[in-house]
Amino acid sequence: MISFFGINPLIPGAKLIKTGQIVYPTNTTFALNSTRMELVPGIKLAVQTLLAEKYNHPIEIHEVLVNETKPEFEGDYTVVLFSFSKTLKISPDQLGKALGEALMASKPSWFASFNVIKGFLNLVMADRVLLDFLETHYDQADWGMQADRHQRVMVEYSSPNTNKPLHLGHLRNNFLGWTVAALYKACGYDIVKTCIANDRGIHICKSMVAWQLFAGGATPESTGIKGDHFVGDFYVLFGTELKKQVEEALALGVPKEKAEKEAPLMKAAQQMLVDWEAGDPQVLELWKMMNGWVYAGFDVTYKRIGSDFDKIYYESQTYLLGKDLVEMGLKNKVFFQKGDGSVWIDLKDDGLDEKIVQRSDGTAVYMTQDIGLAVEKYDEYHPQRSIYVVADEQNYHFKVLKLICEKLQLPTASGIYHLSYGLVELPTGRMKTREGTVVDADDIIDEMTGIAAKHTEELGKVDDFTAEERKELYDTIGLGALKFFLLRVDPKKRMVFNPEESIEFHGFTGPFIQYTHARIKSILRREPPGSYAEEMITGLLPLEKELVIAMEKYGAIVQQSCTEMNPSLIANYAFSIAQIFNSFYAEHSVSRAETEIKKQLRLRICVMTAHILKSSMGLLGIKVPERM
RNA sequence: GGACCGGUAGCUCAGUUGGAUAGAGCAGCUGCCUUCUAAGCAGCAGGCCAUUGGUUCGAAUCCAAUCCGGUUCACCA
Repeated sequence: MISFFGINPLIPGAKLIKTGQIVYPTNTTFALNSTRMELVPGIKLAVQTLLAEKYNHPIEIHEVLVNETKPEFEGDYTVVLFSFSKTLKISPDQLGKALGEALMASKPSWFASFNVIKGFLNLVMADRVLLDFLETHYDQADWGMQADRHQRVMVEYSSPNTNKPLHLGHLRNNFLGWTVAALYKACGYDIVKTCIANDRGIHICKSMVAWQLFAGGATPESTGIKGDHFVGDFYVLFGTELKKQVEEALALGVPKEKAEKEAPLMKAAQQMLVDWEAGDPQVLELWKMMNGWVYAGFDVTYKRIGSDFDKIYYESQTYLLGKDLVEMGLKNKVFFQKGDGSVWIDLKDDGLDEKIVQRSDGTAVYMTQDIGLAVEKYDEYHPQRSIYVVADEQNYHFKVLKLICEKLQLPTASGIYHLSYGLVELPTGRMKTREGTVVDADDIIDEMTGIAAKHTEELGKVDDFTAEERKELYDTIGLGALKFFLLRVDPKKRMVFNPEESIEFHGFTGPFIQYTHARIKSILRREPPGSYAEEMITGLLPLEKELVIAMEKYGAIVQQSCTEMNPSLIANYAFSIAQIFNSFYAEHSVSRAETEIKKQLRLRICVMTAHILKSSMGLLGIKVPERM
């Protein structure tokens, strides 16, 4: 994935070419006076400039490959020389030596030394540039965030059905959508978070019919069951009762298909859908009442997990959209009509098939509604990009949706982006409502906070906390574990959740990072950084240096994570920062540092690490506690 | 059958615009709390990167074929 629009304001003068690669003005002289220049782009620019000036060999900046130096070699960053030495017909050794010397000469405050091994130029960063960076940014809580771009991005996520409660798969969707929005915000975009409530249709009618027939007037209030679960129970009941009816019919020798189609319950649900569409007041009243129960239940869960929306669309209000677009498409010959009156689009030239956009009875299909909604979103908010966080089962649907919008030449078309993610599966395979293998969202949250509570109490580190403080901490840790678990994996990959093993609280987890933050805060509570003479610092120890270099990359990671819409990059980054910090913590004392100057340096490192952990976890919707 | 996605340690995952001897966490094994929080740290062990061929200085990464798993191709949503 590449950056699809806009400029990266971190890099002055950068512009965008078609491929989305960042291009630097080639006539810029090599000047790295500002500590704001990021290290890796700075090195690339330096190499590019030197190749052009010394070897008359102009290249694109992205042709310079800069890696982190492997731990077994001396150095921090490594320039790979093979491609240049080949075209320049100079041995890698010779070129590396010449480049290394030129880099040192052009910016002595950046590079302390270099070595060339095989085709690799290993650069040892100078302490000076890192110390300058640290001193400038250590107390900047929003470091890594970007300035406003005045461009708008819409993110649609969550999009629940109002006939059953949320499950683990919905949580992945919610966390992903919320985080992607947060990433765009961090990169300077205006964000509109939306959700479409699938609040009508045959599935909704099923739970309504079941309630009517079997509830005997029971309500969430009368039973004490959370509204979404209450309605969901009747949806399940519909299924079991329907199965009974079908089996009875089968026993009487009715063919299977007919038995399913003509079961009284199914008939009743279909009739209810017809009545709903006709606006039958009694049906509408029942529908409103039951949806109200579900929304009340959802509100509790959404609030707990921190999902929020700027605009909620309801399918009951959008399902008729798109009909005028069908007419337009017919007029423009984008669509064609078949003999029975149904309207289609031919996508064979695009490697796809024919797709229906309007039924023969004149009603809109899902696709048409979605086109209509896309137009409505665009008219209301004019987003440059409109992201749909929807599972990868619907890849084909969104491919077709975008294609049709393009063919209709709708202004919304170019912005449509399907953020496709893999399903959460159990070791036994997909979660199935009918087989009762669904991991309920509320249950798993309770389980996680419960484990957090148990663990915390065993450790006894917060015995002086009030009941409220404890509850908040358990929520922070439990939800942190859950969110991190779901976000640390590349969104597009399927993931496996094993209920037997539950979710870890050690190692590559949310609580590990939260714990690291609490540790740092414990140091800083005793003693915040004071003033000191920066120039008195003479050297960074290996772990100090490693940590500062890692922290310097934060802004680039945020940008990349946003560009690729991949929160797992942030999760991995936060973990690596916490990992390095914990090694540093075990190796070096802050409060009893060798000298006062060292202590001040380390306190600054602590402050900055805490900021970055809080900020990066914040992008994932995860809080970090002061104590745990 | 067509299209798309995936296959990396026992398990869960990083690493894929081609770069040095493929990395974490969990599980297993050794050590480390009289010193800023042991939800931690240090270490050991664990791999024909699905298979085969190709491209080249160099392939987990790119290409082709094959095998395995998944999704999708409805007048369902």
